[in-house]
Amino acid sequence: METLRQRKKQRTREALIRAALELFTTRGYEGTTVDDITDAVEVSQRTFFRYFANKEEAALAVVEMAVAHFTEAVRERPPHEAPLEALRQAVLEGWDSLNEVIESVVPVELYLQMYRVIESTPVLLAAHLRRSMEVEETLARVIAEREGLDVAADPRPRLAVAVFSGVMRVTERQWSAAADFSLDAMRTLTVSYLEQVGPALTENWRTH
Amino acid sequence: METLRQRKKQRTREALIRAALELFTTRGYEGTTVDDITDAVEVSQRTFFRYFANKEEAALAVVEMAVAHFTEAVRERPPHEAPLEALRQAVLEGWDSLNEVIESVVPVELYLQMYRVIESTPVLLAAHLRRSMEVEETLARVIAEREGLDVAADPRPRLAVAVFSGVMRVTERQWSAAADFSLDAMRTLTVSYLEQVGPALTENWRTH
DNA sequence: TGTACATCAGTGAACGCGCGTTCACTGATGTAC
DNA sequence: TGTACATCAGTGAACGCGCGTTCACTGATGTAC
Repeated sequence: METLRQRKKQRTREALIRAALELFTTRGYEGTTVDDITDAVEVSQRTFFRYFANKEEAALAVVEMAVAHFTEAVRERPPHEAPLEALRQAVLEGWDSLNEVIESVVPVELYLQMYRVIESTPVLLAAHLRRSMEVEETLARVIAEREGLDVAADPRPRLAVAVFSGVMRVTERQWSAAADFSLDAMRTLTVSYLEQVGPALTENWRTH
Repeated sequence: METLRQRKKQRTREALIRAALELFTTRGYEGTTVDDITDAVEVSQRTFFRYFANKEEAALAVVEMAVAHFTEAVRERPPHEAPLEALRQAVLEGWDSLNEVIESVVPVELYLQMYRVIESTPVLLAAHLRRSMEVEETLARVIAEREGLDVAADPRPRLAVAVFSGVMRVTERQWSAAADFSLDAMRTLTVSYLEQVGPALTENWRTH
């Protein structure tokens, strides 16, 4: 963000995101039109579509920030860690530092609320899941590179990431339905579920 | 399908599905309007929306048949099997008998083509993934019941199903991009990936 | 420091489009007696 | 077997709606000299 022009651009974008989230979380996603958002920010509808390819993209923009934060954390894990350990550490570390990343754009409370809107709006949940799949592909390539493997030849990076992501998705879903809906609660739940998944796969549940 | 009225209804529905798939696989999903489909079947647009809540639903109808087939297979696994073994057997058995289930409505070739359309059409892939999440919830409850557990109290059924589904999703994706795009190829890939996921999670990849 | 030009964010208005809904209606099929 | 009525799949036409696009344009900011 060097020049004045770029700073203004960034500010317009963030104003649009904030207005969008405020409207989506109060009136619902379907109950908010793009015009409602641009009216709130006092820009033309045309301007909205310069920043977001579509309405969904604005709704998921803040989640996208969290995604970028996590993938960056994975890239920065020391190379000696095993794949699953690197993913686990990156996620836990990610939760710890997510607050300030989000707060630089919107109040974290709004981010949390938006998560529930996404989970409860079919078209947004669908878009979120599709995006998660792209993220899995990215992570598989990062993991493959760490291990010196080729994703086209060896399915293990994709499989490991898919398993890990499956657990995280269950975690997200339980969290968004839970009474304690905070980043701390999410961290706790993550640790708990990642601990339980190993036994869940290998042990006999009935004798346990 | 007892009465004449019901049989006619079923026939209209299947004619709509067939026409939809033929158009979607040749002109693409976005390139086909609901009117194109109803024109092909020679019914009114109104009739289409009596059978499908929206355009997506018609596109995914045939995948939904496969989903029902699999969940039914899971329900029928002998109760002594461990959860993951039951899921594995159900899926493999499902692939074996899927051909005739599909052929009763559309040529299996059309079903396979439609799979690729879904994977390559963002809005359909998104809807498919969201539906897969609902299926996971259903399977988690089936598994929990087999094991005498409560999904609200014990996360293991959801975790096990999420892990299994994660592997299946990678399988589906690789399959739909592969040269050999047949039900047999899918079965082979399923066996291979399910075999590899255990080692992928527990072993050190670099010394292996 | 000033001028001339280039870049590019934002404007405003209009519009195409197809999805999905609404209405009052017809006529075939099902059922009760 | 026939009649009278109920049910319900399908009709046809009209339309609301908001997303996303298109156009030629303005004016602020950036840059080169």
